[in-house]
Amino acid sequence: MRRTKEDASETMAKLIEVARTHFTKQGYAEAALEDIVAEAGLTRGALYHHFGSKKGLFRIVLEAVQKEIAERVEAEAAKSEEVWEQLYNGCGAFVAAAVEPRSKRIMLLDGPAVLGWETWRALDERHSMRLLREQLLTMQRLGSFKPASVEATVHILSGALNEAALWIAQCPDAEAALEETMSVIADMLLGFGRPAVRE
Amino acid sequence: MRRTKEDASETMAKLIEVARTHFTKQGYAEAALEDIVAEAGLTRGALYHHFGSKKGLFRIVLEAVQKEIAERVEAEAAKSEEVWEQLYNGCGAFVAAAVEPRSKRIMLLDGPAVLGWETWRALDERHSMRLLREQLLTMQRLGSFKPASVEATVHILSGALNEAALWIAQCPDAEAALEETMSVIADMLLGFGRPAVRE
DNA sequence: TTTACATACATACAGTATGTATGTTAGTAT
DNA sequence: ATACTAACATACATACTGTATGTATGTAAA
Repeated sequence: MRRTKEDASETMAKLIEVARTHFTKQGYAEAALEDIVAEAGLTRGALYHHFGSKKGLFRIVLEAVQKEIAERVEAEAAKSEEVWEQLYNGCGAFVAAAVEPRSKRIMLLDGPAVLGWETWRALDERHSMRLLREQLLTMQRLGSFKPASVEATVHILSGALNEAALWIAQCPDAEAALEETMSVIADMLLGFGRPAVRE
Repeated sequence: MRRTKEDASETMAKLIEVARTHFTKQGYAEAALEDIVAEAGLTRGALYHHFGSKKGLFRIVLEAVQKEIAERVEAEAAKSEEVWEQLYNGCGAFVAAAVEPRSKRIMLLDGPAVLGWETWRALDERHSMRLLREQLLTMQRLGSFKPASVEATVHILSGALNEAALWIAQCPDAEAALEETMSVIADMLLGFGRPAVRE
């Protein structure tokens, strides 16, 4: 019955994948571990062996989601050389990624509630929030960033983007809502010291 | 055993009150209805009679929290006559109210996750979000508000304040964090068209 | 190469929590 | 006065998490 190490990590990957779809569709509370392992062709024994608890499994799934999004944000930001444009593009990429059903519920709704805000933040810290902070610190060093507290700005911006994603996700015309959102974000950045575009 | 109508509403009030403390301390998932009714000197029969389900109870508790906060925000905003100052003061009052333990977890963490974002938003709509939107619409009519989409701004501002409250709540020096937050909000409002203060 | 051990699961069971169905008592309206 | 219904209590069904235990297989040391 026991199989090799590669088989074990395959088991974990399968469980994570199935769990992500269940958490996405039904939410954490309504997702039954029994259903998840059944769909993965396993039993709860395997799940508890690898993840320890339902929260343990959710935590790993959440990290996968965050990692995926952070990579997209970083890639998008890197397309520009100008710091304000990097920030703005990064924000856009984040919202575009976060609205997707496969990310939204797990990352923005259940994440903080299930794991607690501090745990959720600690995870986020290693992914998207880190990028944001470093960007703002760089801009502050360059002297073009106005707000006194980078830390407060990180949370304000992050919260704004999160809630915007949730709003956009349920708008009939999501595309238009995304455009409106980015337009407001642009105004917001002006308040933070972004030079006005010269026409 | 059956008592009068006033006694019934007293029963409900007691359940709501006790439930609020349990939801606050342990969170929605960990709060056991059995414990709640026991502390209220009742049984689960009473709870299910009046509220129908655990979520039904939570929903009522959440509305009580939101109503309480909205009143504080409205009162604070009304202290000024100038629209930008009203907005700024309202934001400050909201964050100050939201950080309190008795509001934070129920309103910002469990609220959206338990009821779903759309239900949560519909409730918020009747309370704080309505105030914010009306304020922005007024300002837009006066011509001093810059962003094109009031609706997007409502969510962005609301999300920013929510996340800021969660951040402040766990800062060792919460008072300083609140000040930093409000300073960043002030910069943000400049981007939205607020006239710079003349010294 | 054999033996000892650890890993990767399966199975069975216990505990606990929600929800529902039913019973009972006391106001209330006709 | 009686029928009806609201306000609960009680008992039970159901479902889900977590744990304890069993088992087989790979792996490393003797």
